[in-house]
Amino acid sequence: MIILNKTFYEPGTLKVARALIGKKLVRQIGGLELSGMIIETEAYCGKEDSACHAHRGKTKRNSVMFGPPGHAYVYFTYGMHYLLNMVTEAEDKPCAVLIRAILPIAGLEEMEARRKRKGPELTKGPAKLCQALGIDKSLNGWNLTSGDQLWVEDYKNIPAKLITATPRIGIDYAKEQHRKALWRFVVKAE
DNA sequence: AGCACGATCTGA
DNA sequence: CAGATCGTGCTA
Repeated sequence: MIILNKTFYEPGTLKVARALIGKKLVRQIGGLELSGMIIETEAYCGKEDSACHAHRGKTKRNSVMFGPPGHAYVYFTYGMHYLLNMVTEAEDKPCAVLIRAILPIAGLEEMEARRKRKGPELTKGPAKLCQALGIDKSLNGWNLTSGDQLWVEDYKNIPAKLITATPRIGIDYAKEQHRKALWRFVVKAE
């Protein structure tokens, strides 16, 4: 069993965000299998976290975060971008991990075609990777443990030494304690 | 019903 | 550094 199951997504969001680094994100689309190693994540930790979408309670848009762990929370922002999150922790605990970047493993050409662009920056950035993998609103609420369309597999064990924790990106509106929190995880340059 | 703005990216 | 571009949620 290499596909990560529900149990993987149940622990604390910070722990899961860290654990997702080095895992393999797989997307089936148009008969192809696109994949990449996750190299950057951010944790959004429930109602208490003023940077989290669920901070002001449950709404139609963020309802997936209130559901069971192991599902995809995909939402639309800036009038043009989709962002991919993995729901974590127990039901009714609205937490999720934002997937910010992957290192392409398979399907590079298809990703380039979808992005209409080339180069190593292809899938660095939460909106870019959604474009490259053809991820949109239709995958909001998707079960990540079914082994269909979209899932995450075990891949590499990244030593803790190689993982840096930094403040999260694009959340200037949040309270200082949450702005400063080191809840973004990145792999140091290979 | 109207409005301000966003977990972003690009090109100048 | 501004522009693209629109769904969402807050205010009235």
